[in-house]
Amino acid sequence: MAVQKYSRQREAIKEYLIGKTDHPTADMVYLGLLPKFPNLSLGTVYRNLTLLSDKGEILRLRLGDGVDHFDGNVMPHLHFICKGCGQVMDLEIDGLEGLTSLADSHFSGKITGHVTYFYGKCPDCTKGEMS
Amino acid sequence: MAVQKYSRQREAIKEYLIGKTDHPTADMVYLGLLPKFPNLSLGTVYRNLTLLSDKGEILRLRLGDGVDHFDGNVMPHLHFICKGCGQVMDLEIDGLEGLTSLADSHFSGKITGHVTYFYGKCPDCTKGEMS
DNA sequence: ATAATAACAGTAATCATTATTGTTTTCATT
DNA sequence: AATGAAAACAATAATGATTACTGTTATTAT
Repeated sequence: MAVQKYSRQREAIKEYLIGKTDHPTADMVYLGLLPKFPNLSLGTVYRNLTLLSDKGEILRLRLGDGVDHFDGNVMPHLHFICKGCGQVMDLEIDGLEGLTSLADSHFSGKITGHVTYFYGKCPDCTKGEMS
Repeated sequence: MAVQKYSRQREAIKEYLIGKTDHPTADMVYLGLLPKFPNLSLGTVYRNLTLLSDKGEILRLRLGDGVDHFDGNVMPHLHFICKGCGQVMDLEIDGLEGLTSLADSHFSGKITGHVTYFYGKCPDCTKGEMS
């Protein structure tokens, strides 16, 4: 209900995420902005990441490594996590747009969305491997 | 490398999970086994859940609520999480068996698997709702 | 039966995240 | 431009799930 006021820290956090495609954690955002905001607080980063994701301006990703990651790209897209180097990539796959409605039609409740993460080895990590 | 010895606590944890379909948390497993093992330790539950999931005898689920859930059913299946009551259900949907290979064929690396959670309202929670 | 070691119970430590406190910015109104 | 209310800040304490440590007990091979 409270009126949201401007803050250049919040703006910088959002810009930082939009400018990156590697889905940083809260700590990485904090460290990345420290040069510009030498007395930035980690609490501020967490609070604004939560505010922004609640408003739908960024995405909070739970990738299963126990740490939250954040994504400045809010367009629906799939994520790929490399088991080799641990990096997170975006994935474009045709034919998966209807996944939610497909699942919904097979379910007696109501399905409104889904979260999917693909696992495997990224192009770099597949090179020079035998197993 | 160490030889694994028998423990009736570990056996009971596995049996407990196999007998339930509601994907309990570590704490729920602990509380559920306390009557049978009055001096069971939460640390023991965590250690054995990790051992069992590392061996592939159970599944560890990160559903995004900040707490790990565990599943005694290791057959590939999909999960549904109700936004109303928070319960986790299993889902059977035809036509999604090939999701991994479909994704793999559109990717220049190697995709070996995926994790998908569907969100929505369960049959019970869809009753008596207007929004 | 003995010895070696894995597993245990109990508890302390860790680590990501959230809440609290006092100060500083924003911003609408004079 | 000054004033004042509320939001945002920095700093730090608290929380809660998970992991690590310590001394004891149970399992298994000899």
